[in-house]
Amino acid sequence: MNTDKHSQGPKKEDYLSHIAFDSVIFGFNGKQLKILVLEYQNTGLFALPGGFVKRNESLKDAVTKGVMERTGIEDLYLEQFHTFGNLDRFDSKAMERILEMNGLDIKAHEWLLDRFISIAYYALINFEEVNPIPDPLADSIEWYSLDELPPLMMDHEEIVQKALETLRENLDKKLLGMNLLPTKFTMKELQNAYEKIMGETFKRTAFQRRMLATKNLVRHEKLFTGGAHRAPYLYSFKIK
Amino acid sequence: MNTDKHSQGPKKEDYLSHIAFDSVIFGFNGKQLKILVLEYQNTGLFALPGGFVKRNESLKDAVTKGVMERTGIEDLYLEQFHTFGNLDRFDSKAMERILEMNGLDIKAHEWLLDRFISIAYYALINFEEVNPIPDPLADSIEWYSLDELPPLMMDHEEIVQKALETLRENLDKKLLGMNLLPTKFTMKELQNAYEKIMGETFKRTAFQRRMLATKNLVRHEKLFTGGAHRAPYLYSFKIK
DNA sequence: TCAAAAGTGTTCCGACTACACCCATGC
DNA sequence: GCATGGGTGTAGTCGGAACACTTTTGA
Repeated sequence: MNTDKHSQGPKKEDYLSHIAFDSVIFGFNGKQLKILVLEYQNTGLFALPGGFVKRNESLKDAVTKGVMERTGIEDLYLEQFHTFGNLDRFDSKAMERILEMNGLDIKAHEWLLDRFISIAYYALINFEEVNPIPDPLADSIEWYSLDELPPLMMDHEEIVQKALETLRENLDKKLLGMNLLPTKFTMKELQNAYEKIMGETFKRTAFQRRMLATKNLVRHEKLFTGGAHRAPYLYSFKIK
Repeated sequence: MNTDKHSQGPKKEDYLSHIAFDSVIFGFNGKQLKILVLEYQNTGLFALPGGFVKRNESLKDAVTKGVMERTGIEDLYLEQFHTFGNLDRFDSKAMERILEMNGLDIKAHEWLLDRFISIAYYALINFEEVNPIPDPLADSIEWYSLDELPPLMMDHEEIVQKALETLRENLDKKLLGMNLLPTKFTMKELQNAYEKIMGETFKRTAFQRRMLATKNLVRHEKLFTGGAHRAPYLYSFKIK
């Protein structure tokens, strides 16, 4: 949640009431697909990084700023994928607990206990460039593998699921790999990323051909890994 | 906009502030793809059918109810496709005008002049089953062909555009034709609908084979049209 | 019997797969 | 040289497109 100071939570009058956003921030460390999850101090509550929309800022700006503050990354791939508006998607008890544990006055932040509709975005970032920055509210933020997620509060697990579905549908269409990998990468690294995202394995040769057939890759110099084998080429995505 | 009585607009305390929905309701009359557009009385303002979300109802229920009230159709295909949250997407002057022309007190409905974030849905309905029902605010509601739309207020043209894009992407994937056509239809009718939606023409034989290859069609008796040619089969979609 | 439109058989081409083989590299 | 893993040639398979042909209908 956005806050200005440690002892002072977001002010009702600065924000659009009932509207929140949540972000599923994907990173790939070369082996596993991970997302950023934050833990509210002393509550055992895990949640997706989220925030609210200021009255004088666009939805997209609000989310961009929110994700930027957690990752330090300026130009990130950000895509809206769904808006969650069920009746059961707020938990005032949990929110009260979070406020309490951060020494915030519940009366002054009562608007946070009300119902929220949340617009969800996913972001793809280069794992290596990031040093996750915890919230001013002093909660921690950590990378979690998708198959080792802690139990998330409210409907956040459903949000992650839907983010993953959308990411899979868009993977080919939108050249998404480019945002998860370093600018230059080997075919094997690309295949790894694809396999982890899709949750299936591909044949090496078929994958290579499929990727090259898209005409979206540029081949660069060879990479001498020190391995006892032929050196692989490095590739990068063509900027279209 | 949802209202309870003619002389009494929506009450602030019943609804979630800053949150609206808009619906792009597609229908196919056998020749053209059309959408429902309403005109606010004496204002020359055209808009998509929309509404607000009650505090104690889910987003989806709110939209379902809203579309149902305009079309009378209970089981409709409804899909959320995007949430619009730009800063420039409200026009208090226009809203004032609408309130005024409907004899509503502006002070009492001031909350409607504020900024709204709108969750947009599209619906697919069988043209024949519908008798569009105008708003209690006494605006008219009409079918318009997509290529003959009047200028729409605010960002509603952008919303229509995005709805159409999403519909095109989902057309094959989700068997959408079934919601726009009568339960039984000829291959030619199906092809017509596809062509109008996609904005391109298909070869007759290729289209027929492609459709039959999906295994989603059931063939029924022949239809004797009275035309001087072989009678076409009727088809319906398999319910999966 | 003829024109119009629906349905189908056949051929062709291109994309993708599998599998094999060849190449480069460090030990 | 040899094990390891990357790159590519080739043959087979599948699906879709094109086109022509056949079938059915009313005039």
